[in-house]
Amino acid sequence: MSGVDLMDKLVSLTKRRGFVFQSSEIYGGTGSVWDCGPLGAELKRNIRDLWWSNLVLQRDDIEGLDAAILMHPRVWEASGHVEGFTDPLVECLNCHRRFRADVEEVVAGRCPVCGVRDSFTEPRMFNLMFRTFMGPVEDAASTVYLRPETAQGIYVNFLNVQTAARQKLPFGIAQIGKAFRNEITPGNFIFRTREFEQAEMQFFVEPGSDEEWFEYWKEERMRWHLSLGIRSERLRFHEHAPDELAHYAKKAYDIEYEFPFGWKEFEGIHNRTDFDLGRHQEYSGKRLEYVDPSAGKRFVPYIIETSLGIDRLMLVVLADAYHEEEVEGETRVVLKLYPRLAPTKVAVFPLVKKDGLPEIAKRLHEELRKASINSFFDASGSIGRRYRRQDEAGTPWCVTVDGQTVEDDTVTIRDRDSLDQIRIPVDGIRPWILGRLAEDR
RNA sequence: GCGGGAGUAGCUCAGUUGGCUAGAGCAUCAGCCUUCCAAGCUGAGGGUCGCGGGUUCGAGUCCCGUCUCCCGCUCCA
Repeated sequence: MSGVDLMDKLVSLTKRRGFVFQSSEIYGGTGSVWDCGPLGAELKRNIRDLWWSNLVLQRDDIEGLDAAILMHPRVWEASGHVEGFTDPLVECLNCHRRFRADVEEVVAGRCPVCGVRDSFTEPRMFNLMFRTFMGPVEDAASTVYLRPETAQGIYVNFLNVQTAARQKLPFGIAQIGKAFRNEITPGNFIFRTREFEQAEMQFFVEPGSDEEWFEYWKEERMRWHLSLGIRSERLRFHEHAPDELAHYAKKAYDIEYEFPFGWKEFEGIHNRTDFDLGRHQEYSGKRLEYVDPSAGKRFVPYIIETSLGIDRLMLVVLADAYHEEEVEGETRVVLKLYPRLAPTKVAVFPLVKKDGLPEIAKRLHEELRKASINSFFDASGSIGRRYRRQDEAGTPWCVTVDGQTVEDDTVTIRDRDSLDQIRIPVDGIRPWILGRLAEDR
C-alpha cells in the first residue's frame, strides 16, 4: 500500500467514523481548517490529558498556564514576528536570511550576512500572522494579532507564575492552546493547517545548565511518545544544522515521524537561550530576571522549549494505529490505539436481541458510563459486524452478554488486537478495564 | 504562487454524441433471522451532481468564473 493510498484511506475512515470533518463543508470547505467529530474530539482530549498529566500533574517542577490568544501587539514586535508586516522583505537564497528591501547592501545586490551577490527573492510581505481589530473601530491603533505561537504567553507570564507558585529554578510552565498562521502551503490533511493546537512547555534554567537540560528534555519527550505505543522504527530525531536554526535558537532537535508522505516534524525541542526574555525586557522596559536570594544571584534565565503539535500527534497516532489484516478471507480494518488514547474504551453487546440479553447489556453499559468509562452500546446487526465497527473506531475491548450470563453472571470480553476472548464475572468488568487502563507501556 | 488531476448519496465510484423521475456496491435505519468475528431475508431513508453565472426546448454532461482537495515544483516556522 502506497503512502497516498494510506492517507486516502485514513481521510475516508476518519470522516466515516466521525474523527475529522472538513471545516464548513456545506459551504464548500474552508482552506486548511478541520473539525473534530465525536470520536476525534475524544481522541484529541485524551492526547491533551495525557500530555498534561505527564508534565504538569505528575511533576512538582512544572506549572500549568492558560494564556489568552490575543496579546498586546508589542509582544509580536519583541518576538520578531511583526517584522516584514509593514515593510516588504527579500530573502537571500543562499543563507535564507531576510532583509528589508531598502537596506543599502541589499540595494547593491549583496547579502549583508553571507556576502553572496544577486541571490535575493522578489520583495514581498512575509508575515504569516492573522490580523484583526480589538474594539469596534478599525484603525491602526487597535490592531491585534491571533497568536502564531503559544510560547509568548508563557514568557510574558514568567514572573507571575514563578512568584505565585513560589517556584525556584529550574522549573517549567506548560500550556495547551490554539495558534494561527497563514501558511503559504497548507496540506497533507491535518498535518499543516492554518489554525492548530500547540502543547508547549518552556523550561527555565540557569545559563550554563542549559545544554544539560536540553539533553534531558530531548530524551524525555521521545520517551513519552514511545509510551503512547508509537512504533519506534517510525520515530527519529532530526538535528537542525546551523543554517536551519531559527533566529532564537542555539540548538534544536525535531522529533519526526515517518508519515505516509514522508518523515516530518511533529515536535521540536529548542534551546532558546535568553533571547525571548531578553527581548521582552528590552521592549517592555521591565526586568525579567530570576532572583535567587540564597545564592545572591540574579540573571535572565535560559529557556529550553518543547513544542508539540497536538493535531500532528493526532495524525501520528491515527497513522500509526491503522492496520489492515486478513481474517478468514476478509480484510479487517482496525485502529490499534493505545487504550488510554482510544475514544471509546469498551463496547457492550447483547449476543442476540432476546431472552433479556439487551436489558442486561444496557445496564452494564450504563454502569460503566457512570464510572466515567466511555462505553458504547450496540445491538444492531450481527455480533461480528458490531466487532468490526468497533475495530474501526479503535475500541480496545468489547463485552458480550450471552445466554450463560443469565445463568452465572459472567460475560465475555474480547481483545481488539489479539481477538482473544476471556470470560469473567460481570461485576469484574469495571475493575478489569480500570486495571488495564492503569497499566503503563 | 506555477503546472497537472479531481469534486455525483456517509464512503468508493458509474453515468454514452447534452435527452425519461440521476444509479450501483458498501454503509445507515426499522423489522425478521442469528448463541461470538462484517456474508441471509423484507422494507426504508438519504443527492437542488462543490458553488455562481451562461449557452440550449432541455445541462451531472458544453462554456466562463469561483471555491475546495490531491500530486509535483516553488516557498516556508
